[in-house]
Amino acid sequence: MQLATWNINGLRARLDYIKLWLAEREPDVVGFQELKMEDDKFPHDEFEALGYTCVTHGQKSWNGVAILSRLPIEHIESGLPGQEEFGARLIRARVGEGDASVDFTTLYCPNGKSVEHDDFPRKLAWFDALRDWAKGFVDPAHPAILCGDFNIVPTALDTWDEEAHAGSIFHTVEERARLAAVVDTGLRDLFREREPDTRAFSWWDYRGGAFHRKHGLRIDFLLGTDAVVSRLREVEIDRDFRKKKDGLTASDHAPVIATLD
DNA sequence: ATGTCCACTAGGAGTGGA
Repeated sequence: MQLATWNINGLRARLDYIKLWLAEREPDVVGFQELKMEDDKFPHDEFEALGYTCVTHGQKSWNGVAILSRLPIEHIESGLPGQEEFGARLIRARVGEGDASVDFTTLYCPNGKSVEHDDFPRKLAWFDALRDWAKGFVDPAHPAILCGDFNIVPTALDTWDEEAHAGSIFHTVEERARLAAVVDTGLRDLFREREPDTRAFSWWDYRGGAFHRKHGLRIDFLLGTDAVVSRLREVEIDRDFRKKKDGLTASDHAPVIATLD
């Protein structure tokens, strides 16, 4: 069972590129972030033709999340309770069947823009709400995944330049404490379970040749309960799909893929 | 630390967001 998360940076602009990736990687379940599209515009036909059923929580212009699955999927809920006015950022579904099913949530966490911006305290409050929501159902004994673009760099190992960025957006102690509180509800960072010491990134700015200069951040995670970790075979950041393919532009984020037994 | 890309409005570039 292969599960993935990917901030695609606009579904309209990325559809052909996404099809290349689905054909090559053949994941079973994918959480998408940043659809930038309303639900009635979502191209269900395109994904159904490839064997995927989709559930979506979108909006015009910005944000928006979806879950694609070629296993049985049952939509559970959309939207983080009490935080809906901050955009369409959460969708949750049960994927797979019986003992092999997983409670799968994908998230597009607020960016915050800068520590001086009004969005920064709102970002912190959003994470407090996420922790409270996760507490309601996360249980180490039950397979659950929270994945997505968290827009927080957890440690100095997850940024290309901690010295330059410590205290600035994505790199503050306040954000790191909020992310740790979400993890402390009973989750583990699947990439770090397999790669405890590797400096690896999942996002590179489009500007300044950041990808080729290795100026990136690891801000996209698959968080899983103990019941997921016990089935975990491998985790990969699919950085090849941060590159142009057949003249098509990539997202500024790479997919992250976990394989479970 | 900037050499980009996306969507919107509008009917061609400019703006806001990341």
